[in-house]
Amino acid sequence: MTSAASAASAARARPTLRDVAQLAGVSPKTVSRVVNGEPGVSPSKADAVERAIRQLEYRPNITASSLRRAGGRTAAIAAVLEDVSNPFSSALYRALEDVAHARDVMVFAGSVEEDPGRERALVRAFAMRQADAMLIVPASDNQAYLTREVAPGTPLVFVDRPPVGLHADAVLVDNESGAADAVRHLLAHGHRDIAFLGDLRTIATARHRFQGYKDALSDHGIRPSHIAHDLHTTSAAEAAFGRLLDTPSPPTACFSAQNLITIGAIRALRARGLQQRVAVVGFDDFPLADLLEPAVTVVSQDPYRMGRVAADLLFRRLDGEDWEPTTHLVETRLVPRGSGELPAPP
Amino acid sequence: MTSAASAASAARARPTLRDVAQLAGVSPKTVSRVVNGEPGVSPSKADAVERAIRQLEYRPNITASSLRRAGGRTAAIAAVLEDVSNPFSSALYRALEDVAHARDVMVFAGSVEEDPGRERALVRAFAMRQADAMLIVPASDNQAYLTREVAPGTPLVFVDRPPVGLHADAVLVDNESGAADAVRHLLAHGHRDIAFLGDLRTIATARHRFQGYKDALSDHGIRPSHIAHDLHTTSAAEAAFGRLLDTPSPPTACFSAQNLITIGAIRALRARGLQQRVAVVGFDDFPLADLLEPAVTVVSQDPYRMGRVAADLLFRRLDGEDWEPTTHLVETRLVPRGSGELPAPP
DNA sequence: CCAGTCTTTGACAACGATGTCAAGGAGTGT
DNA sequence: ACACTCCTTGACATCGTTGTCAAAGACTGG
Repeated sequence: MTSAASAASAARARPTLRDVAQLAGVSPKTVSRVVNGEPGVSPSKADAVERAIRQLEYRPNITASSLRRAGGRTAAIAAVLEDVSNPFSSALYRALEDVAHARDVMVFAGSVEEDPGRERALVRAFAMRQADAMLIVPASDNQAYLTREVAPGTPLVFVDRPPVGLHADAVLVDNESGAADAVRHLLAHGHRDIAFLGDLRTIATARHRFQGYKDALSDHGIRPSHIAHDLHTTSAAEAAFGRLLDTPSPPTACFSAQNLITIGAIRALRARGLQQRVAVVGFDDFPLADLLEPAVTVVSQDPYRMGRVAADLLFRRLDGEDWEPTTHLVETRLVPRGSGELPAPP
Repeated sequence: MTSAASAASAARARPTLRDVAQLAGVSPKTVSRVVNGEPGVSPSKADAVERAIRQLEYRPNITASSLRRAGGRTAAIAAVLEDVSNPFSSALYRALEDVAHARDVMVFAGSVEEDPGRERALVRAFAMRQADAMLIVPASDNQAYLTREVAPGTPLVFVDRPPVGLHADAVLVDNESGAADAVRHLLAHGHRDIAFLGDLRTIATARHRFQGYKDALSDHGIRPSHIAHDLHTTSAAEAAFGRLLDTPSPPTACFSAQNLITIGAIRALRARGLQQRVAVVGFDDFPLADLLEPAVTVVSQDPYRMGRVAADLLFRRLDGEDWEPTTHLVETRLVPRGSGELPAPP
């Protein structure tokens, strides 16, 4: 049983490359060559170096080597996410990690929570730590500041929301058409009074989904009503939809524009025993949506896939490929499960 | 519209502290003093330096400064988690991030997925990047190797599972008593044939929960039956529990020892229309457990709270406090919601 | 007006590693 | 035996920053 956790324990520092060199009786540069697998080291010296490395349990200091190394790559990239503990963000993260891991690159992550100041603070913190690339789910309304914060040439990719004031790769879904699909689905089941429950209007996707909702309705000559914006938590959505349901002429269906909001809407229906009478289609899938009763119809986006695509873009740029910044659209898919197929009352 | 995304764009490097010094007409050391808020700089020079910093958009390179700085703190800590995209892990992560953020410390994270080799690889990668501290959810059966990998004095805290071969802080729950609570709850509702669905037996918590299950049964003179071990995915759990249900004398209740397994068990019941007849208590809560029908009774552990406690331990050690490594137990709580209160058939 | 103190400042080396380059030895062809 | 090349090897400077220390100037008190 060894004790390594105590901060006061033997402060003997880790061995450095110089220590290895001394023990092996070679120059530091030769050790460096062995560590990095560079050619031109005689087998005998290489062997001595490797023995010394094992004996001293030497581990190279990557931050030091990246200081000197050409390009200064740190083999670490950063993810600026909405909220690490939200399933959408964590699937993104996981996809990024999977791609990064295959290349021995580590990932920093941080949660912005729709706070523009925090977005900038995180970007700055990651830039000061020399992240080689960044995946960003932006919360602020303009990302021009990135030019100042990150080193020129740092690959950037925006996910879920397009960059503003900056020309960069983006991986998005077509929120307008996805939302319109959802609303058309409800229209096809006879609904005319379709409520909209939306996230903060500072978020581009929330605005686009609202636009899709309005477009689908106006194509059928229907004027939108029953609208609640700026809901950002399950409980806010539950309260807001509850108020709409409690009016004299409540909606017969609801399009909710984000997964937490959908859950809030369902809670409001449950509290009133209306879950089998008022139809719901949500934007963005969530775990267990298929186990609720009725199972929840959603427009599903695939965050893991978005993360893969974004990660590929980052690493291709890191590999030196270059191209005009491009926006990649990932398909949405309407998944009928029950709640969206409830018919409108006659 | 500025273009910053192209890897081939103006490779003009970021300004360094020397550039600032030159522009401000002072020595590098003076710039360093201003940047770090050290005293003993005349207002006039400080002002010149600050102007130069703004003009050049200078950003300090933290990795370089931590190289020189005493103790070599990098203001980055690492989390070795089971799976970043699993709600338990991401709540842990979020708690760690919240505490770290308040101190301008960044967080690296990686997923182990019960692969001992990956655990070691991640630890090594984080150590080579000079993480100041590590939070670890171990997957391997022995962590003595950490002594070799991490710098002496690096604070370590283990979460969810105790360290083996190493004396270090740990934040755990009492899995045996939590599991026994769950089983006693089922016994109290008249059940005698209570199935056990468990995770990989390589995982300490899975073994402890099984022990709690056995103990509670044997206290009532009941011999355990209907046991399925080594289920690690929802689908494995669904299949295994399905097989138990399809026997001539199926269990009347089920204790499932992990959240994904619980979901698998519920799917198996749903597929057979038994969800209102066979009782279920799961270990570990999960989102929407209260919205299923019947709502799912669970033994809840609070991963966010576990993460807070663990993070506090790490930062207190980083602040120089010292104490004998301790194990902290976080309470579990039985949350009756319906599925665990279904009575046994006569 | 002088010794003594305090404040401000920069020169220099160092953190841990690698890029550059030249020196020295072994091997080649004639 | 000679000029030539190739291969190993290490000295040195350097990446961007900060710790150490000493010098120079500005003050203080007597």
